[in-house]
Amino acid sequence: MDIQLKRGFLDVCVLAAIKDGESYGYKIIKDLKPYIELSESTLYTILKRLETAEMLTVRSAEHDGRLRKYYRITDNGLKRIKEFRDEWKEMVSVYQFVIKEESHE
Amino acid sequence: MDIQLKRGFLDVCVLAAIKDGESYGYKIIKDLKPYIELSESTLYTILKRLETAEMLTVRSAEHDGRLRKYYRITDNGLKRIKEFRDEWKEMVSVYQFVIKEESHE
DNA sequence: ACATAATACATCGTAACACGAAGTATATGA
DNA sequence: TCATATACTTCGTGTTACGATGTATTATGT
Repeated sequence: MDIQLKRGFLDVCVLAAIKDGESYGYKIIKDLKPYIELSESTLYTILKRLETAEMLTVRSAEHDGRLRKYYRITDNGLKRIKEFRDEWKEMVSVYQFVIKEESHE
Repeated sequence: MDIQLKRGFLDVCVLAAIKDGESYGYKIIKDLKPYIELSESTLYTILKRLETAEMLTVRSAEHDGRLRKYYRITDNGLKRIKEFRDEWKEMVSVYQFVIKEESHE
C-alpha cells in the first residue's frame, strides 16, 4: 500500500491488532502482514505514540530469556477504533466522488 | 477529515476535480469542499507536484484582469485515478480487519 | 468615498510521520 | 560455527499538509 495512504490506517491497525488481547511488537507486525506491512522502526514509533496518547498500556516481561513488551488496548484505544468507523464513511464519500463517472471496464 | 487520512486522498481528489475539464486553483478548492477541505498553500503544493509527475498540464490565461492558471488532466493522471480503484480494495480489506467483531450498536 | 470581502496565486518555515539503516542481544537449527 | 529468527532501540532523512504572510485586482456594502 502506498505510504501516504498508509498514514491514516497504521495507528488504527495497530490498535486493532491488540484489541482482542495483549500482544507484542514482533507479533503485531506478523499479524498485520496480510493486511498492511510495516517495518519495526515504524511500529515502535507508533506504539510509543499510542502510549503517549493513552490508547494502550505496556508491561515488560521476560520470555525465554528475551525481553518482551506486552501492549494492551485502553478505553481510549477502543474509542479510537469506533471513531474510525465514522471516518470510513467520509472515505467512502470521497471515493465515490473520485471514481464518479469512471469507466468500469 | 483527519490530516493523516487526507494524505492518501488529496492528490487523487485534485485529479478527480479536473478530470471532466479544465479548472483552476480557487475553483478546485470550492468544488472539493463538500468532500475534503484543503487550504490554498496545500493545493498549490499538490498542483506543482502533479505537474512534475506529468499528471496534469497548465496554461496561464487572463480572466477579468486577474491571472488564472488552468489545469488539465493527462493520461498519467487518468491512470492514477484507475490505480486508486485498486488501492481502494486494499483499504476495504484493512477496514474490515479493523472493525472485525466490533459492536454495531 | 472607503472599507471589507472575495478572487487568485506564491513562498516560507514547521511539525508530523514512515522508513531504511544500523545496533544490541539471545535462541535455534543446520 | 554460522546463519536465521526473535525482539526491541535509535538516528537521520525525505515527504508532505498547513498556517502565516504577501501581492494584486475586483466586487460589495455602507
